[in-house]
Amino acid sequence: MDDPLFLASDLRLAVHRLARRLRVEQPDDDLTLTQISALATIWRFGPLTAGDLAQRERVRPPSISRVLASLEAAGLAQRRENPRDARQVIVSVTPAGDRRILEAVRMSEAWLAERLQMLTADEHDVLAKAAALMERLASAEERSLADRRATT
Amino acid sequence: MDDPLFLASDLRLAVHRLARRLRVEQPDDDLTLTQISALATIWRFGPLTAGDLAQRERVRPPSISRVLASLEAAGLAQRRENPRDARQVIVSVTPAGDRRILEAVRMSEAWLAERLQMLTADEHDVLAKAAALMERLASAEERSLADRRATT
DNA sequence: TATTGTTATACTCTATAACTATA
DNA sequence: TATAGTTATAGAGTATAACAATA
Repeated sequence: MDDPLFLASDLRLAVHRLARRLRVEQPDDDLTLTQISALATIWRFGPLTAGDLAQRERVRPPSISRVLASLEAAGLAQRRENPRDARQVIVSVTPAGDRRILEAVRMSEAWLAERLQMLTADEHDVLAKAAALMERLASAEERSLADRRATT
Repeated sequence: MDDPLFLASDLRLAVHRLARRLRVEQPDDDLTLTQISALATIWRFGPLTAGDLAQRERVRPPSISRVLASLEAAGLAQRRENPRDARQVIVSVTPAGDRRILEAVRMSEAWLAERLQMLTADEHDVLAKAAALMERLASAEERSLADRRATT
């Protein structure tokens, strides 16, 4: 039952399928999950450099550039040059982004929130704990990465 | 803490990020998560029609056609015409697919299985329960779908 | 030279629309 | 006409490679 091999298999498929479903259930007029994820990270940890954001989101710099361009076009985030190192870009949430983020997140969560109401309080508790564990798994460092970029 | 709105937000981001990470950590020489998901469903529920497979995987028919074409090219699944209704395609796992599926799944799960070893037995238990709940959420029916196709 | 970020390009996964074959 | 599946096409999200600017 808690054989790590079967668990890995079950968890992997469940995550894949729920992620696929969540993408489909996005409201058309709102931000995509990728944009919300980045915006939430800027909101929580910003201002931060584009590179730091890419690391926190665990995507490559070009991917972050794309997302940032869309968030900037939507007026929700802004990029400024770092006066102390002109190579860097400092990313922050705009006042409009700050005003809208909670609502945007709530709206985009509507489908899932409704389905969660079908579950019991105990099941909510399991999912809350699991969400924290999945974040840890998603962020887990590994040898190969540590080798590639020595983050001290 | 178990406010469904915050839970939805946390769960959604966690699933999105772990799914992204899992995709990156796929071994190059193996099947993709999408292929494995489909193959596992054929293995478990097949033989079944292409349409049934699409419904179980919760994707549209063209998406299944693509995945089936790749699985067939890899010799792991096969499509046969249904003698009783020549419009339908019956999908099944080939002997080669049957021989290889468990190993393919295990290989592709290697990264996650290794990271799960960092967790406690209690945490494994939480994830196992959460995986079942996430499958339920991913498969949850809704009004609009029920309207579109009256599945009795 | 090394680092930071962007642009150019390509690939995967998914969808909708249009089409073919069959019922 | 309606249904099952495929092909054509498009869009999102991500990557690697090449580039420009700065340290």
